[in-house]
Amino acid sequence: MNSVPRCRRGAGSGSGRPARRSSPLLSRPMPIQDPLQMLAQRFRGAIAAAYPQAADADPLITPCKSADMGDFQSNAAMGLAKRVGQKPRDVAAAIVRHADLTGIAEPLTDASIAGPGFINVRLKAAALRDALSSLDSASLGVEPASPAKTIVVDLMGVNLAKQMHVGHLRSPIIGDCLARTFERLGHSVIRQNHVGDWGLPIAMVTARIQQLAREGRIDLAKLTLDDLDTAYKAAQAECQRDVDGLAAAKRFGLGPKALAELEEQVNGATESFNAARQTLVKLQSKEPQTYGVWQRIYEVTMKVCLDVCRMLRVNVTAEHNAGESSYADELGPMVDDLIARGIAVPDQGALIIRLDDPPKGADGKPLWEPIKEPVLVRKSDGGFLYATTDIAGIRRRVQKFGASEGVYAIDARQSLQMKQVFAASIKAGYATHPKTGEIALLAHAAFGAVLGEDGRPFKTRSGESVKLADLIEETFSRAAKAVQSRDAELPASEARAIAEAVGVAALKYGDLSTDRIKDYVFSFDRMLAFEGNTGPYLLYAYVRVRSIFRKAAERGIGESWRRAAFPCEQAAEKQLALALLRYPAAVRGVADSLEPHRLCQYLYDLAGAYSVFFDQCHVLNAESETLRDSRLRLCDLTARVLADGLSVLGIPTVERM
RNA sequence: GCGGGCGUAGCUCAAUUGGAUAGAGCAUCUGACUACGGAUCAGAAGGUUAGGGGUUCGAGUCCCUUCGCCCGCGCCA
Repeated sequence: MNSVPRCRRGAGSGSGRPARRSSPLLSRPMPIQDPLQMLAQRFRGAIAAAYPQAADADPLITPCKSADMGDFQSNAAMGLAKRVGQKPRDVAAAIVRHADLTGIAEPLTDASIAGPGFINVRLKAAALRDALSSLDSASLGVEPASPAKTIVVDLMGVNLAKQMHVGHLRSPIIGDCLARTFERLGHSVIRQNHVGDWGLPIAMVTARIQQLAREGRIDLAKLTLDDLDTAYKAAQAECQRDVDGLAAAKRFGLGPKALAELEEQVNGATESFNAARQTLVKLQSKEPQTYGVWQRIYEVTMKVCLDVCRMLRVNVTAEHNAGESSYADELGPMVDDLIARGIAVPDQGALIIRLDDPPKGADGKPLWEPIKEPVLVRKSDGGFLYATTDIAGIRRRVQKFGASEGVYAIDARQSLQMKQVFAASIKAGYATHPKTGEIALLAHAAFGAVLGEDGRPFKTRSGESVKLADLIEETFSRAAKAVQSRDAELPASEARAIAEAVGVAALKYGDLSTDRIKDYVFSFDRMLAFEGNTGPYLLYAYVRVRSIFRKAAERGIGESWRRAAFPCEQAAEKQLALALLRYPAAVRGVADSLEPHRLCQYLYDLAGAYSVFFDQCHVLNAESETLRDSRLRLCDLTARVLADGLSVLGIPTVERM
């Protein structure tokens, strides 16, 4: 991360956690077998009966933190106390008197009330069994959202002619995970790779490559991304020299000699600058020779980009490309529209959109938080800016694609820019859905920087930034060594696939498992550790479950377990069951918060609950075949939830490792 | 200068959005197995949640303030 990437989707850090979204459309009532929902219903009834004036109060049912307190608890009494003017414990007692938990939980008593007014609930085993049975379906309790929405996810964000590095890791990992989450919930997802492939800098590279090719110093057929990266930097340096020179000349009175040198520099730079301008004009008119070179540059860059996506098992392909160039012809007309409607106004020769006075919506609230800084959509020289393309992006995504939601997996440093673009699009009406008339929900899923173990931006020891493909390959080879060192007897034919799965798990889980807004420390050793909260550990947990079924097959145990009743007698069985039941809410939680680490935490908890179960409850050597079968069914459900959850994270599973 | 983000155990991170005794993993120490993958499980130790003030039944979480680190702030992309 030597420089701020041209394309704003690059690496970085900064600010801006989007407002938590209360999105009723994404939330859908659980099947009625979910104990949490059932308890909420019963407690709601109890509250309504005890306090009719507060019948709308939320029962606030949550799983208990500790098993010895109970299975679930209601935290409603404390909040209600103030509202009805009674002591919290008295309110709790009244709720307890009115609550009928028949068929779900043990009857409540005064002993169910704890502390200031927590009401603890213990489920009946039969209710738990029923709940597990209803979870044990193809959907694993994650029912399709209704209505399904069209959600655009902006992810990846590469720049033409620039080498991919560690800073490009987070957007595809986070964005793809969010996309998968939405897909899992039945929404229609459109991924967009907003490639930075247009504008003067790209024209400069194109001009330079053309020049080098003409001089025979470069073979277009053998062009590499490294060639392009070098050319880009050289071209940028020339441009910078020009800008710096002119600025300096204006600021200082220089001696004749210095001024002469400067002029020479500036003239040289201006020469290449003008060449770039001419190249841009040719590009815009798709002059064949120039455009061909540009296409070649595009191919070379995208090849690397899509290779990286394949290696990472990120679902981004060529069809998701929506580069800046694809908006080039839309910007002029769009800006004309903004002018005609008075959205954009002239200011000091440029064209801006003011964002400091948002109109109020139907609910009386401002359509966006006022932003002091206006956004520039056209420079005084007539050129368009980044924000202009981004606004066009929202227009296309909402107006053409019909998106009712747009999620941007982009560096947190772009926070202000994102807010401005969102606000400007809303102001222009581009974010208003053409059919429903509702304003699309626009969210910036901002993420922090990738740091090295020294706490500074991730680099090699020599200070170079690491090529992303090399970084991934190193992860794979380290994963291969780690797997080998456990001397498991693995077929050689599977070794590579296993190493890649473990590597992908390590990389993605390392990124996704912490709050994305924070910077995170990149460490091969930590992410590839097989102990603790890591991707490989979760894969291992899955492998260990699957291993039981291989062993069962060896012993000639059939599939009678598929019809067995779930076990909920032993503490470890019960805790595993309760953990499994939390799965659908965990997936929805990611969609609502745009925070993948919630699912990671859930899966780690689940794996932990399974480990305890595995330790305390023997499956294949259980006391009876009935118990064995019921435990096998519990194992099967665990494996499927683990695999499903990992797939939502974008992590493939393996059968052995 | 203005704005935003972050600050939690020695280290890396959580905390169901205001709920019970702030939880995990690593590292350290102590236990458990002739069984399903020990890549495991149980336990100990480790905290003035950067400091201070406030709001209330209750604050890591909300408000004010100080400090530290990072980031951003119209003609760059």
